Amino acid sequence: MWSEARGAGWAGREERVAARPTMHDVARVAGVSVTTVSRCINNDRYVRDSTRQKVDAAVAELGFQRNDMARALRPGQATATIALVIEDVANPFYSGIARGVDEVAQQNRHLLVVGNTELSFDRERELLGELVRRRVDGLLVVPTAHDHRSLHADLGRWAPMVFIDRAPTGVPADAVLLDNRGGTRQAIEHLIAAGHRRIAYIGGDPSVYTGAQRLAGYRQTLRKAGLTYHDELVSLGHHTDAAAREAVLALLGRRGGPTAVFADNNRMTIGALHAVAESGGKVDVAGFDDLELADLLSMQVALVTYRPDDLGRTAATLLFDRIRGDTRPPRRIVIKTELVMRGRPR
Amino acid sequence: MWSEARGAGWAGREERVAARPTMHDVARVAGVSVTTVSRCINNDRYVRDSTRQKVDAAVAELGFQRNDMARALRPGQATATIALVIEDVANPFYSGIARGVDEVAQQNRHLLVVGNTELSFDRERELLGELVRRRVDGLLVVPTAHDHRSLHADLGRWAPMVFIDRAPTGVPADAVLLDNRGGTRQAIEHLIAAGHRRIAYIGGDPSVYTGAQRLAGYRQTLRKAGLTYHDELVSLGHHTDAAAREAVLALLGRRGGPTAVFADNNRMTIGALHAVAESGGKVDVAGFDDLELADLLSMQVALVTYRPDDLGRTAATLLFDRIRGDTRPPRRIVIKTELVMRGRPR
DNA sequence: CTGTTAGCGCTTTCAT
DNA sequence: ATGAAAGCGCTAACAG
Repeated sequence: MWSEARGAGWAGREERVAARPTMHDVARVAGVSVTTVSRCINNDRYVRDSTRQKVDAAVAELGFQRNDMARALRPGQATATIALVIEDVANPFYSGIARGVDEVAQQNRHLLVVGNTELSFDRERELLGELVRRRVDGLLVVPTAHDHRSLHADLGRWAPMVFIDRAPTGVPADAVLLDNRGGTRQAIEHLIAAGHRRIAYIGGDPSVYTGAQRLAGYRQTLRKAGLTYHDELVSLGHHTDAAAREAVLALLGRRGGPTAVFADNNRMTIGALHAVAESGGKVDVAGFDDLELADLLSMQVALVTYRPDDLGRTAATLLFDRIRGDTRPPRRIVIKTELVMRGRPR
Repeated sequence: MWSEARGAGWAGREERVAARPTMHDVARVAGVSVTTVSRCINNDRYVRDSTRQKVDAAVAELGFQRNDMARALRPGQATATIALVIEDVANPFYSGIARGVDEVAQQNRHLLVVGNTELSFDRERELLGELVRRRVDGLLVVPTAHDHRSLHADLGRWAPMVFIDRAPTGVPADAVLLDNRGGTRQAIEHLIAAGHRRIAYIGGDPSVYTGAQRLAGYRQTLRKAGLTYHDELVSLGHHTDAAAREAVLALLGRRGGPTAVFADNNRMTIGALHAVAESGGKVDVAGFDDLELADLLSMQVALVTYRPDDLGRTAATLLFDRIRGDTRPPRRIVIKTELVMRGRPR
C-alpha cells in the first residue's frame, strides 16, 4: 500500500512511486519500521550497518526528503528559522544588515526569512504575526515609527525579539543601535570647522528614532558652537532621493540659503549630491551612511560611516543568545561611527 | 488541565496561562471544542455569533497564535513560503532581485526565505535541501557554476524551481535571463564607435553562464568590427572590485595596454573605475549592470542597464504560475538591457 | 539493535 | 451549529 501521490504526477503519468514519499514509504521499501528509518536519517547510533544500508538505498531510490515541518511539530523542536523585518532590502543599508544576519544565521544553522515593510506599521504587524504563526525561533526587527509596546507584549512571548537601528519606546528588548548623535555631531562639527555657518539639514521622517536622534545631534552641535538654529534650513519628511533633491534645490534657490547641507541618511545624501551638482554652487555636503562609489565622486562629501553588516551580525548574535535561553536583562549595544572624506575636492 | 508551559515562563514565574497556548487551551477557556475554535480562526461559516464571541475573547485573553506548521502538515496545505537562493544579498544586483521577488511574494501572500550561497555549489546544494525539507512551495535560484541536472532531478519534484540570471545546463526549468550578448555588444560597439581598438575585458568567473555569454558577446562584436581578439587584453576570474582594480592597473601598466576597458559586472566596473581614476590616463570604461551614483562620477562610463527587480518580479511570477499548477513546457524569458552614459565627460 | 505506540497542533469528515 | 475522532509525517519513550 503506497501513499497516494499528492498533486498530479508529472504530465498526469501515474507513478508507481509516491510523488512525495514519506518515512512510511521508505520503511516499506527498506522492510523496516519508521523508527529505524528515523534513526538512520538522524544518524542515531544503534542501527546495524546492513540495516542502515537498506534504508539508505530506499531513501535514494525514492528520493525521500524528511519533512521538517512535521519534525518541528514535536515539543521542544525548533524550526531553525529566524526572521528579519526591514523596510526595503533594495536599500544597501538594509541589505548590508541582511548580509550580516545571514552570516550568523548560517553559523547557527538557521534559515533566514526576510520581510519588507515599506515603512508601514500595519504591514509590520501583519508580517510579525505571520512569522510568529510559522513559529520562527527569533525575530530581528527594524521597527517602524509607532508604539511597539502592545505588539511586543503580544508577540514577544512567542519568539525573542531584537531591535535593530531603532529603539522601540517602552519595550524591554535588546537593541543594536548606531551612535546617531555622535555621528551627526562629528559631521556638523566638520562643516563648522570648514567655516560654514548656515548648514541645512535634510531628513526623512523625524518621528523615526534615527531621524529624531540625528536632528537632535544637529541642533545640539549648532548650539554648542554658538550658532543659531534656523527653521528654514531644515527640511524633513522626505522618503526618496528625488524628494531630497527637490528640497535641497529649493533651499539653495532661496536668498540666505545654506552654504552646506547635512543629509540624514543615504537616500537623502544622494538627493543632496544631485541637487548640489546641478546647482553648480560651492556647497559642501555631509551625510549619514556610507555610499558605494562615493570616493569616485566629482565632488567631496563627508560621510558618517560604519558597517551595516556589523549591525546585522551583532543583532543576530544577541538573538541567538536569547534563543539559547539567555534571560539576562535587555541590552543595548551602540555601534560607533566614523567620519570619512569621500570624493575629490574641487 | 492546562497545557504545560513549554520553556520556562519569564523569570521563572509560574504562570496560570500556558506560555504558548494551543487551540485546546482556547477551546477550554471558551468552553467549546477545538473544532469550533478552528472554525472561528479560519472564518468558517456555521458558527453562532455568541460562540464566535466567546472564542474571540479566549483567543485575546490567551494571546493565542495559530501554529501554521501544524496546519501545513495536513495534506494539500501549502507552507505559503517561497525561497530565493542567491550569491550575496549585499550586492545590489541580488538585493534588487530580492526586492522584486518579495513584491510578488507579498501579492501572493507568501513569505520569502533568502539564502546566500557565496558562490559555493556545496552550500547551494545544502541550502536547497534544507528548503525542500521545510517544504517551501517554490524555489527561485541563481545557480552557481555547476551541473544542476541531478540536483534538479532530486529536488525539482518537491518544489517547482525557476532559475534567475543563469540558465542551468540541461535542466528543463523556467529561467529568466538578461540579454547578455546583446547588452555586451552594445557596450563594445559604443567603445569601438568612440575610436577604441584595444578594448580590455575584465571579468569574473568565465564558467558562470553570464560570464561566458558576455565574453562571447565581446569576442563576437570585436570580430564583426574586424578587430582582432587579444588574449592579453582579457583578464578573468576576479571576484571582488579590489581584484578587478589590480587587474586593470596591471593591464594599464603594460606597453600596448588597452585604451578602453569593458567590465563584466558591477563589481568589476567599480574596480575598473578605481583603477582608471588612479592611473589618470584617458581610458574609457564601460560595464555591465547599473551603478548607483554613477551619474555623479567624475569620469564618464557607459553602463549596460536594466532593472534587477524586474528579474525578480518576472521569475516570481513564473514561479507562482507553477505553484498554481501550470504544467506548460518550461519558458525562458529574456530581459532587455539598455546602454546608458553615466558620469561627466572630462 | 529494532518495533510498537503515543502524541505534537491542527483540519476535516462524519455524526449529532 | 457543534463535537468526536482520525490522521498529516515525524520523534521519542518504552518494550522486546
